[in-house]
Amino acid sequence: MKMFWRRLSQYVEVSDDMIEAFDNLGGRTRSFKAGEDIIQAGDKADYVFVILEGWAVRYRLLEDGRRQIVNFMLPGDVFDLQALADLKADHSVTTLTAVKASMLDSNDFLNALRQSGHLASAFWWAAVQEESILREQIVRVGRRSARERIGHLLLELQRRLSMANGNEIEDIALPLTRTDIADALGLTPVHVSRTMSAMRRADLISETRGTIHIVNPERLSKLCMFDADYLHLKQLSLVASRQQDDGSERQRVNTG
Amino acid sequence: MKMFWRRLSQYVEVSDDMIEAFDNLGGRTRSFKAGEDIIQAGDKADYVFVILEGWAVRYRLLEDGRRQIVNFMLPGDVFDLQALADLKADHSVTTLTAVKASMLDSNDFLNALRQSGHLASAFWWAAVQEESILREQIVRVGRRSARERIGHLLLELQRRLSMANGNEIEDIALPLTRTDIADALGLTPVHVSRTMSAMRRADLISETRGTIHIVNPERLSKLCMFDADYLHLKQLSLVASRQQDDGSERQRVNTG
DNA sequence: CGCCCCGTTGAGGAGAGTCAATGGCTGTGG
DNA sequence: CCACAGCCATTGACTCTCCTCAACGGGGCG
Repeated sequence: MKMFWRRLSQYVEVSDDMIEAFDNLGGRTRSFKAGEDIIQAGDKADYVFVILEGWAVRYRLLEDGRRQIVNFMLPGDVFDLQALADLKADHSVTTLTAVKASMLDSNDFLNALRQSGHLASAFWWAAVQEESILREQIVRVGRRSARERIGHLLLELQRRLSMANGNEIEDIALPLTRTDIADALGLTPVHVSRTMSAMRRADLISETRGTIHIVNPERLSKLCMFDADYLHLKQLSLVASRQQDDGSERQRVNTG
Repeated sequence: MKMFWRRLSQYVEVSDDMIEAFDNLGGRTRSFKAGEDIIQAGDKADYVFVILEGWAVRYRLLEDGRRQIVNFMLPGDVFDLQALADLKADHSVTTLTAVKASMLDSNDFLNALRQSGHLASAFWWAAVQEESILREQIVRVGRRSARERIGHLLLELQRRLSMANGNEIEDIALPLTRTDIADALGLTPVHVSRTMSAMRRADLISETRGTIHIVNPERLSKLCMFDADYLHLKQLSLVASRQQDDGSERQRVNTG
């Protein structure tokens, strides 16, 4: 849960009454195995989830089997706020790794929002950021080359993981297969493999046993026209220094 | 404004106190010419907009000039709810036709939401639907062929226009150039032109002076795997009959 | 040990992009 | 009233990115 507050603290002042209001919700923690569905398309959403550990993805399947991963859910991320609108899910959510998530009854959650304006704006913030990430995903898939898509995604994930973590993550322990990356970026696994090989040869990234290192983030950012504005983050440096007393979790917390 | 309530009535019960709460906001109506920017990337958002007439698009430009249209805003649509989170825009909004929009001060708007739970859930609803449309746009651009993208977009626009209109719109007066369609779907104008020509030859659509007719919606839906669930609409028939006493606006109100 | 999943690589193909020319429509000004 | 400019859709020829099909090999695990 720490990650969640750490992430929100990027955007809003995290006050004690906020944490208290949230704790009073008494959400129960649930564990999912890797590859387990958290939400299936057609389900009626009754809960709001906060990811505590692990990675999950939201995806949609077409009738003929094509899959599109819509976005990635990392530790500290919240979904489905749309449960509050009392709708059936139009997509599925599944885990990539083992996941621990906090499940909050959507009615209790709504009440908590009503009682704490701060809490409400924190979650509003989270929703706005999520939407912004979706928009960027559209640009990525619609108007970027394969290499740009991959580089851009890696940079986004690195930034988001760093934010949740509280300090800069250098090496990304990616729990993704080439097929996952392909389904997120509108490519085929074969082409992802080829393109990433080329990126390795071009010394843009290096990879050892599923852990990716971005050799030169500035160069890759320029090459992929990555501009972190859409994440609406404060400078990590500020946050990191504000929180460096909290040394409980360091590098590579990302795989949960 | 009628369209707006008509659209919301798809999802929530539109009560008198809701309309009153909203009217008390005293938003001022503003007119924009075709091709005028409503919001520019980097602007700080201070207003929530409701489109009354005309079409607008949200788009992002890459440094080298590539443009991606993220979504279309039609009469009855609301944006930027993210103004409430007090952020700078990470994208631009521009008009395709002349547009009339209602501008609501974001602070006043927030207060109104706090005072009327019904109003709040109505707008929550609108936000959830917008996000759902974004997700579908990701699937469209990431995993569909050119023909499927175009057909799917046409079907979505037809449904959304029909909903705002209150009864079924058969002929879509598209105020879009091939370049606009291309920028929305991650294609080039040349290829859009070719593909639409093929669709005309295949008798899927017909087109006369900017007005598109979908020859056989069922066939096109099947071909493009269009499933309107993501729009979370009630059956139009129900709505239409409930509102057919309101005969003030019929066909082709879509271009404003 | 053998199976399965995954990443990689090669060869060939297809869908979409690029460049360029043409022609229609609209608006404007002589 | 006609000439011309500008914008847009279309079409052709050619190119290239990305896809498909297929084979191979390594690592994890029962």
